[in-house]
Formats: sequence, structure tokens, C-alpha cells
Amino acid sequence: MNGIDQILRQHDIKPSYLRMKVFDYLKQHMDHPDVDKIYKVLAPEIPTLSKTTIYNTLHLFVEKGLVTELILNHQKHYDIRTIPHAHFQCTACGQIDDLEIIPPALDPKYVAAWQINQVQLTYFGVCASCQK
Amino acid sequence: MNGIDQILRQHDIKPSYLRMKVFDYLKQHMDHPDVDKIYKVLAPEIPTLSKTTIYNTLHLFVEKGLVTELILNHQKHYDIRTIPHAHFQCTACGQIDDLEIIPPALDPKYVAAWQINQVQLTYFGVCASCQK
DNA sequence: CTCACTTTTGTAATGATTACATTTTAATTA
DNA sequence: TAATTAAAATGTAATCATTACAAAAGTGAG
Ligand SMILES: [Mn+2]
Ligand SMILES: [Mn+2]
Ligand SMILES: [Zn+2]
Ligand SMILES: [Zn+2]
Repeated sequence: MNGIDQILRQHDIKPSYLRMKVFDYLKQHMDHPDVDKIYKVLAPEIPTLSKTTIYNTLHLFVEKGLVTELILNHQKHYDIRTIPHAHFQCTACGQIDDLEIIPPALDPKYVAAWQINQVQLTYFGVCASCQK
Repeated sequence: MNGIDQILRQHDIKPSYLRMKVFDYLKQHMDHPDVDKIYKVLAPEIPTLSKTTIYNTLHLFVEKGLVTELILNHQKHYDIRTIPHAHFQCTACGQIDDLEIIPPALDPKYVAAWQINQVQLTYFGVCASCQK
């Protein structure tokens, strides 16, 4: 939990207690949790916690470029890794794994015309343990 | 609209009037429409049309491998192209363009462990006309 | 302490999708 | 052809993640 306030400040985010808790959670759980997962884990130790706060905090993090948001299965998942990489999602159990694949660069003619902000490369399938 | 019944039959789909209409729409509109778009266009010429039918039909098409489903912006979009390719979506106007990029193949060790069913490569950004 | 501002909370609304029961249509059989 | 059965289409209600919005609680400067 140390140094977290520094990181938040570097991204122009005032490090409140809750924001630090949420960021700390993301740092320690790189399995791309959704809002509900984060809420369910933090709620017991923060009895007053509201799910709206989790939403607000994550929106702020995304806006400030601190975390990446990936929409899979009609749900937003949050990833503390901001460098481009790919994902695998098991359509049976929902687990999301990191893949060290860098998405291909766009043709220069598109880069000139469009302003690209994010690239998402996802492989869908069934993981090893779900195949049995 | 000719030959559509053949294509449906080849994919083990009984070519009803509505199924042919939906497929015909997808064939003529490759801009990756969502359910609502398809419904709004077909409803005027088919007064009894139900949105549930559009859902049912598209689910069937996907199940039979006739069309591809891509989830962007919390919405399902349908693509008559089934060969792998990438997409660009403008986050301002929502338009979805095809990109002739083939998503990179997975490392063999993953291919062996997982059963990959679909790959989705999407570039998000702002299109030329929305930048003004 | 007071005031202004930020953060957090609670509740209601939104909107795409799904579940499910009913009605309509098509195909099969007698 | 009429009766029976199966398939397709429809209508309505439920689901559920997300958002909108207003109120409450906390923070920090003067
Ligand atoms: Mn990741
Ligand atoms: Mn496409
Ligand atoms: Zn799995
Ligand atoms: Zn645009």
C-alpha cells in the first residue's frame, strides 16, 4: 500500500482512502476484475462502501490513464496494466488471462486519418480446465 | 434476394420469410448493425415484426456460423463476414469500419491447451469527420 | 468555526438482452 | 381435406450492469 498515493498524485488524482484501496486492490489482483468483484471484496472491510463509489473511482482512473478498461461479455473489466497486450477469455468460466501479444499497428493511412486511443485484442474460447 | 434460401439451407437453417429478410439486410448493410437498427428498418415493411424475432434469428445465425457477433459498447453487432478481420470503432459517432488486418495467431502452447473459437481485434478512436 | 469544494453515498432510471408463455404458421399424417 | 404435430414468430415481463442525479459526509483554507 506504500507508494500508491505517489502514483495517484502523479496521475493528477487526489489520493483519498477509497481511491487508494481500489488501486491497491487492482495492483494485487491482476485477473481483470469487474466492478462487482471489487465491491464484494472491499465492502466487508469498508462497511459504508457504496458501489457507486467504485464506479466513480474507476471512471476517474480510466480518464486519468491509470488503468485500462476492457469490455468483455457486456461487462467492464479493469486492468492495471496500461501497456498494450492481448487477452484470452474462457466463455465457460469467464476467466481472463493476459497474453503477451502486441496488437498489430495500424496502416499509416488510418493513423493519419483517425485518432486511435485504444486497441483491444481478445481471443475467446474454452480454457483447459473447462474442457473436461 | 436470390440465392439466400440456398445459403441458409447450406447452413442447416430453414429459410423462412423473416430469416431471409434478416439475412438479406445483413448482406446489403455491412456496417455491422445492432438489433435495434435491423428492427427499425424491417419493421415498417413487416408490420407484425417483433424484436424478439430479430434476436432469435440472429442467435440462430451465429450458432450456425452464418454470421459473426461482435460486442462493442455493450451492444451486440452483427457482421456477415465470417473470415477473421479487424474493426475500427469511432467512440464519438459509433461507426464501425472493417480493417483488413488478420489478428495474430496464438502461440502453439496456448492453441494446444485452449480451444479458441473467436478472435476480436478492435481499434477504438475518433474518426476523421468527428475530429472537427 | 465557517464556507466552499470535493468525495462518497443511496436511490431511481436506463436500456440492451433474455426468459417464457402464447399465438400463428407450416408441415405431416390420416 | 381435416386433424395433428412441430416450428416459427410474437408480446410481455424480468434481468442486470451501468448511469443519472440529488443528498449527505468529509476536507481544508481563511
Ligand atoms: Mn490484461
Ligand atoms: Mn466486419
Ligand atoms: Zn474456463
Ligand atoms: Zn465518428
